[in-house]
Amino acid sequence: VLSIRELPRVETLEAEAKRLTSLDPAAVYAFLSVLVTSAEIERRMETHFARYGLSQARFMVLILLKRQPEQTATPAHLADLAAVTRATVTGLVDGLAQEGLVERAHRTDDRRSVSVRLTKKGLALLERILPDHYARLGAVMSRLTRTEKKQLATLLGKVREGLGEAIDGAG
Amino acid sequence: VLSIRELPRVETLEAEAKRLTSLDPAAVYAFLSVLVTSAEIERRMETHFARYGLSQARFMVLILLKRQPEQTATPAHLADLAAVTRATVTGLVDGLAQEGLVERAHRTDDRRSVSVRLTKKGLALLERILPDHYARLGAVMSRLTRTEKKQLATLLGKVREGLGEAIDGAG
DNA sequence: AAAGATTGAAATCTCAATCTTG
DNA sequence: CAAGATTGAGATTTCAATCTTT
Repeated sequence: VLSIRELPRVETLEAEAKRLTSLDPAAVYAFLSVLVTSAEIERRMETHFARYGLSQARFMVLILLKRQPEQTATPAHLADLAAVTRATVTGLVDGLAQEGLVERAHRTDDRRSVSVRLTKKGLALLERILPDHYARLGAVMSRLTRTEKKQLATLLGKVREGLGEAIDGAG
Repeated sequence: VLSIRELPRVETLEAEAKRLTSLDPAAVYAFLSVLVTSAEIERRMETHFARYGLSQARFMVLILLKRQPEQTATPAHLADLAAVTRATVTGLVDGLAQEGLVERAHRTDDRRSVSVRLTKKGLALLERILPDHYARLGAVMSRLTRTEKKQLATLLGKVREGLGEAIDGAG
């Protein structure tokens, strides 16, 4: 969670665009809007989850497990779903297992692999958090009409399409 | 930078909404779109800045300094602009000063306070990075028309307005 | 005592190396 | 030797405590 707190003013961007022809003020403004908004949301979420003794990352593991068949997954699968390394998952599962929210079990078919399963206690914690979580989330989005919510998701989809060809691209 | 890699399918959300009435599928989908998109952008930016020997956070300090009068600011001001603690700024400035990209100077008017100033070397590095940076940023947003870019910024503004009343609110 | 900056300890995430199993 | 998981070292950020100046 690291981003600027305030967006630069449009005039500032337009002034800089006169020197740097590669700068498109509307693009920069929209781009930074995504980062600033997400950072602010994440700050709030971190505070919210802390009330339940969870970090955002630990919550993520629980909710991902909840959606898996038998509420079970391997660390490798979790790492893939959450876009973190396996080493990170190992640490997160360590903490969650210590609190009894998940269980580890060695798989019989391939004993290199491990099963991570959501426990009853873990599920109960999720059931306690989720209604509140979704209600808050809904409140955040409440200034947008149903149509605007769909527009927003569509526009962000186009941004992700653009990611394929830039920032990390050749050069 | 921690978020899921893939958005849940709309059907999954709709199925869960039948059990949890507080869940609005369109709201959740748009909300997660913001987080997923931002996380993916940040991953790319981290890679991009690493080519110049910078982290995203260090780049942020440099660009914030560049926009200040005399390209100078106190750690407290930088912390406020970047939404991090002063302790974090101290660490970032330590690193940047070691590489000669910024300079520290004790202020004469209030000797508790410190001036952090962008050096010629720091400015030169920025001038080298920025054209490339804005070009990549423009490419990311290239799938959106000018109108869509403005729409996106407007919609995200409404999301931030909604943040005032939720997630971190009483409860 | 209050404000600005810094330091040290703890949490979190990644990379590289290691251990176990196939 | 491949693949899955874990461990240890390094980077980054925050909180609480400390130091200096007002």
